[in-house]
Amino acid sequence: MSDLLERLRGRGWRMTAQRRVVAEVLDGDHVHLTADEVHARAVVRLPEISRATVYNTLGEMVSLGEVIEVSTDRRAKRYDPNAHRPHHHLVCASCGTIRDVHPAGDPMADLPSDERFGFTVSDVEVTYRGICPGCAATG
Amino acid sequence: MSDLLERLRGRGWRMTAQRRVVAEVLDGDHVHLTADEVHARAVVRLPEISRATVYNTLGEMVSLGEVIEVSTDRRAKRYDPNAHRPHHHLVCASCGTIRDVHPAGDPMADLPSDERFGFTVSDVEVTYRGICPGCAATG
DNA sequence: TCCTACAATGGACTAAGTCCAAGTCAAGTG
DNA sequence: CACTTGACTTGGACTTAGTCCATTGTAGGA
Ligand SMILES: [Mn+2]
Ligand SMILES: [Mn+2]
Ligand SMILES: [Zn+2]
Ligand SMILES: [Zn+2]
Repeated sequence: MSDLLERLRGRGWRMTAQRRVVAEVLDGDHVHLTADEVHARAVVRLPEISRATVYNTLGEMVSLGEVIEVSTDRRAKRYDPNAHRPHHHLVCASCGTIRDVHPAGDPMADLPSDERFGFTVSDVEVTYRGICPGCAATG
Repeated sequence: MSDLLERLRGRGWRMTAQRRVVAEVLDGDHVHLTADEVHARAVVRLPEISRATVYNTLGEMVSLGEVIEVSTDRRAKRYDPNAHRPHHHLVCASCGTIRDVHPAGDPMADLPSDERFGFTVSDVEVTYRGICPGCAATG
């Protein structure tokens, strides 16, 4: 059922009720949840799960490369189970909605070597900002 | 002397010792300082300037479009007086050094309209990450 | 079934920033 | 120059998001 859970199991993770619930919440239909949103949903299934455990578990998933941390604003980090299909993000400046986007072209290739200052560049992150249709409609 | 200060004066800002010092510090040879770094440098010239005033002043400069906030990590925001030459940033994942970069091409044009989900996209922010020559040398 | 290393817990702690009521002062007016 | 006043400054309390840690619990192997 849960792809994410399967991948984690396959890596020899010790399986606990807490970890299972966090993986299931994260791999549900909502994406880009904050740690506290994950916690709130997890508590429904497992009432006494702690905030610390949610943070620990999310952190481990990130270290394993199974989940990505997204920081589009300076509020809470968001956790993205879509770690195996590279993408960028489009954010509504008004309501904070985040959509996955797949721009054409490779921004890495757009950085000429005389603009790299000797760095070994390994990653590029692109954030588009604008106003979503909902927010545009309601002024 | 200070370009930034001139621009602010030209906008009818009430000029105080605190604002002058913050503008001068920010427009000095260092770029991408945090609010606390600005405060530390400001205190040298004006010992009793408060942290609150530094935050207020930086925030106003940002509202006026004379300074840009840069958030390349989840630590403190950095303040960039280079607001009139659009650019992106290259960050060392090891030591945090930030360099201004000017990639070729327009990443905005790389986002096809069927990937815009009805958003009015107004801005794009690109962050390159890698290892700087200094960090590469020292392991 | 028992053991133990790994995991969970809750509460204290931190970093970065915001908010506020009270005091101060820049700059316009006469 | 002296006066006035709304804008600016201040220190400290508060907030948010997250980390740390000593203690307690438990998954999974022997
Ligand atoms: Mn995503
Ligand atoms: Mn810059
Ligand atoms: Zn919106
Ligand atoms: Zn470095």
